[in-house]
Amino acid sequence: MRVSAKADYAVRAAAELAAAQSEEAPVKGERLAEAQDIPLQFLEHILLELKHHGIVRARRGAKGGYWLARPADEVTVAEIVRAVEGPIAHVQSTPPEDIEYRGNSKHLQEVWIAVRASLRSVLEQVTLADLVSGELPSVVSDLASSKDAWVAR
Amino acid sequence: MRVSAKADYAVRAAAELAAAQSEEAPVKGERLAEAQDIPLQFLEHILLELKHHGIVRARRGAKGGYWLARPADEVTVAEIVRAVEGPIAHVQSTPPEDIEYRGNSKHLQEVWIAVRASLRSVLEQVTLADLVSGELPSVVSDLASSKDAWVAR
DNA sequence: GCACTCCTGACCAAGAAGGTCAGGAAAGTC
DNA sequence: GACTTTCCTGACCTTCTTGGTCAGGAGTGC
Repeated sequence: MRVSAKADYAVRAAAELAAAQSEEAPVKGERLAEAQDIPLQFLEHILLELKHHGIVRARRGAKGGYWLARPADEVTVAEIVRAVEGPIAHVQSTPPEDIEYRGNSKHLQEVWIAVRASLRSVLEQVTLADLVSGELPSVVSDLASSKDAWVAR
Repeated sequence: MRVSAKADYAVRAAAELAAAQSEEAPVKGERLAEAQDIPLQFLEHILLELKHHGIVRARRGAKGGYWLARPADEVTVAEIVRAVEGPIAHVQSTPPEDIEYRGNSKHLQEVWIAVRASLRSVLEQVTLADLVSGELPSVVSDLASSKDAWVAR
């Protein structure tokens, strides 16, 4: 139940691309790496994955760089996380709806399904545009505005 | 963003213990392993961790076995997951409230905080008693009752 | 004393995490 | 056409995690 460095980096880089979308020129990998303090060569691999998933595009050579394949308000955080981490909330590497529970754990399936649904309700609502503007959907800001949400446990 | 085999096993074993709580006699590891189809020796390690976290108790020898340290309605799934997997929703192995984001990813922190909060809102609500009775809290059953929650994505 | 059951640490193979390195292939510039 | 720039790709590497197994020790009950 943790977020990998890769996913974190991917979202941060994508946020930079979202912010640069108005510039009308591609953003170099090096600039992204510096802006978000991400190891350049590692970032390049991540951007390549995002490209393969149709989230970003790229051009090589001088004046080359990366840009978002779609408007920033049409790209969700969920999409980016899935692109680099794979499916969300799998149990033992299989989707919760495919697992058969027996005996007294029969209803555990519904719990894992609910876990996945609640993750989706956050990650699928936040777009890159929300992220750079700071105007997060109410689902998110409500959750994050509780004092309790900020304390470790 | 996945649930490990260990966490899944731990909750399932704990559910069996919860159901056996009325029996007034300890449950042997072997019976738990068979009931939930978990490799016995692996399960023993898991139960040991749960014991160290004060969730279960155990006695050795003939007539020995495991039992819950507290009533089943006072043990949440969140507690069990934390016992075997560590803190929920850490980013790069550090809690989201400790990370400093800069530039266009400044608001990503709130997103990860919201992710953690939404996970907590599910996992901290479900007790072992809920799990064996099948009467899950409304937060959970509402999420799990949506058709959409059951489809892969 | 003996059987039973948990307790504990060591070990192990495979895979993931988090990178680095080296070179190739487009694109633009002179 | 040569050169520079920047992305593209695969190979490699170290450390940690996952998902276990093995062997023996230590309480407990009869």
